[in-house]
Amino acid sequence: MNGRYPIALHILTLLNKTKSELLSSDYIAGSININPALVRKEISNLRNHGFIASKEGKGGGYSIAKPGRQITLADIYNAVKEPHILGVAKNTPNPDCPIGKQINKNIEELYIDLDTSFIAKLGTMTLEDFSNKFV
Amino acid sequence: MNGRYPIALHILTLLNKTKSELLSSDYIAGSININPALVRKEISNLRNHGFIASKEGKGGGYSIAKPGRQITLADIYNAVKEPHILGVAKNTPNPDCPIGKQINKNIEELYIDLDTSFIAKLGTMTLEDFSNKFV
DNA sequence: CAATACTGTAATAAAATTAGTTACAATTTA
DNA sequence: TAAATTGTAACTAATTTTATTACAGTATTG
Repeated sequence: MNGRYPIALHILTLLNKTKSELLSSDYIAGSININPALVRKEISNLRNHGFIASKEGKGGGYSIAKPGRQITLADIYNAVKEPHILGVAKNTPNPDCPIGKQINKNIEELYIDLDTSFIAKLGTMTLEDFSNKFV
Repeated sequence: MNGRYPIALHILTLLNKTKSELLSSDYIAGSININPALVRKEISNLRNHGFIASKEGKGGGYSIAKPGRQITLADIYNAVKEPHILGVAKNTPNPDCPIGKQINKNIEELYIDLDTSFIAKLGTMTLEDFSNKFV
């Protein structure tokens, strides 16, 4: 997995903690210490999922679109997640081997099972819970 | 996550299904459809974890080192796992920002919690269970 | 004992992915 | 109209992953 989840969590925590004003991509980038364009790119995705509201133009910026209690860490995971929880091999297994022939289907099933249980766990925690860890 | 987990699972399933003879890295590589040297490299790791026995020299190869029932999918995960279940951002958050200052500690805590529950789930399934999915 | 067929491991190269940068049109405010 | 900001795309750089090559070491077999 790449670094998108922690970045998304950082952005959302900042916005959830800042209800009275808009934050610019520059400000957010300064807190995370990455490029503002990357922040805007990830926010673009999070906005499409309804977590963030944005305002263009001078004095514009970002704010949280709904209460942190209504955003679970599972929602965020679903918004940034990679296709497979335990990684994908890029090979094409040998169809003439009895194991090779069936492995992809069986791995697929396993992953669905794992992902379901992982999401159930993440679903018990909200952005508000996470935000409250900050003093 | 990279493709090591599915590769490891493929290797171990092959060996668990093949108790009477040794399999060579060439044969295993043929089933997975990757380079034999990569197979040997991953096996080197799995051997260090006690899952695989190897025999050098002509007629050598690999075999499972203990019954599939005694190897859980969590054991395999621990053998190949990446440091962080939800990915790591490579940035260094701004220490002058109250959120940036604390985010790494809080993400760390979250990950430990998630990893623990993920491993508990994986621990309920064994290599034997997985192997039995193959007809 | 020499030829063969393997493992074990390292070094290197190629490919793929991820992150960073730059640029600029569009939008809003003042 | 000037300034500040988002939205987005194109491109570049860095990193990570996978593949390849090579070869020393070790058993086996005729």
